Amino acid sequence: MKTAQADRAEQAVAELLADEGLRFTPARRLVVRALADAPGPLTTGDLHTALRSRLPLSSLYRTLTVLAAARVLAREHDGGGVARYELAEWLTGHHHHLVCLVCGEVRDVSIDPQTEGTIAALVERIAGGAGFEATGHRIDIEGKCAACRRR
Amino acid sequence: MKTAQADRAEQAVAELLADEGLRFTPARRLVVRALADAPGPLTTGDLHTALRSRLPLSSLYRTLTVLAAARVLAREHDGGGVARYELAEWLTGHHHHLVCLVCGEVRDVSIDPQTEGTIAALVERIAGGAGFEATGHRIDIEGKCAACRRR
DNA sequence: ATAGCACTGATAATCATTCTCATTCTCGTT
DNA sequence: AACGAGAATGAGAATGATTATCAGTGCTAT
Repeated sequence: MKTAQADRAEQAVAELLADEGLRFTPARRLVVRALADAPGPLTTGDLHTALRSRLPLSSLYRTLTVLAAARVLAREHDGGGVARYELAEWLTGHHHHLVCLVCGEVRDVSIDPQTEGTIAALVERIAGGAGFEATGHRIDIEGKCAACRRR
Repeated sequence: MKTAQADRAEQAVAELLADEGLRFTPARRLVVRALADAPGPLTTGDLHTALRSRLPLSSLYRTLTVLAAARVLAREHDGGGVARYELAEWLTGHHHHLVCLVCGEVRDVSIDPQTEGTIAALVERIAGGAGFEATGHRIDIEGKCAACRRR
């Protein structure tokens, strides 16, 4: 994420937290920045490494839980069942994931607005047919990433 | 799943297992049948209940692991991070999921072949643009299920 | 019938994650 | 500038889902 953009995002995060009586502490800022710089959702272990153990695991876990509850972060689970976190879509924009079945890496991809419109329409149609009220969708493309293909 | 179809499916499962030197035992048959009758992927707990505790948890877990390794079952993880199992797509056909964010239920949905073709094409395009070799995709439609909407 | 290997089920062990709690920090108020 | 309330931190214990271990059982093929 570029810095001007990142500053605005952090400002927005600070305000959102303040509204809930929470503070945007150094630890939380560290986590938000690490995730803003990541190419895809990170596990708690990834973050612990990325932050060079600057926050103890117990604090990191709590920070992630708090930020996810405040909707600053989104949490999902990878193929092994371990949690991965990324900035919520209101901060990053809507996107999907390329999931490498060999190395386990998950990378963000955006889709052009027109295609995304097509998808949204068919999601509505499918959901409606089942009496389901759709509020969002998630697409994971599974396969082999560029790095693993070379090997 | 209808019975004639189910019989053929079980036959295919038995052969696949035999090829790997494994047996299609009563416990495994029980699990495959329970999943064939389910409207969507089940957690280990769901299965334990559905089978009225007829297999002890340790056996159930091992059975699921073995069947997934043999590609009879597919394993995924729900929003809470707990594992869910369903019959592999070569047995059920390709499909996607409606995920209720209120009650957590996951239900299968199929998409008409034409729409699925459209999706496959755009998945290829997106993946190709990132040097990624796509072998499959998964779409989760998130929202509120019919039952939860009524409440 | 017998040996060899797969299977079962009870139990122990593991791993990610959450909880508890004493301490420290921040910020608004005197 | 000191104070007090609530929020945040970090160490360690506790939990819950899942996996590994192992002794005993049962198929199956020669």
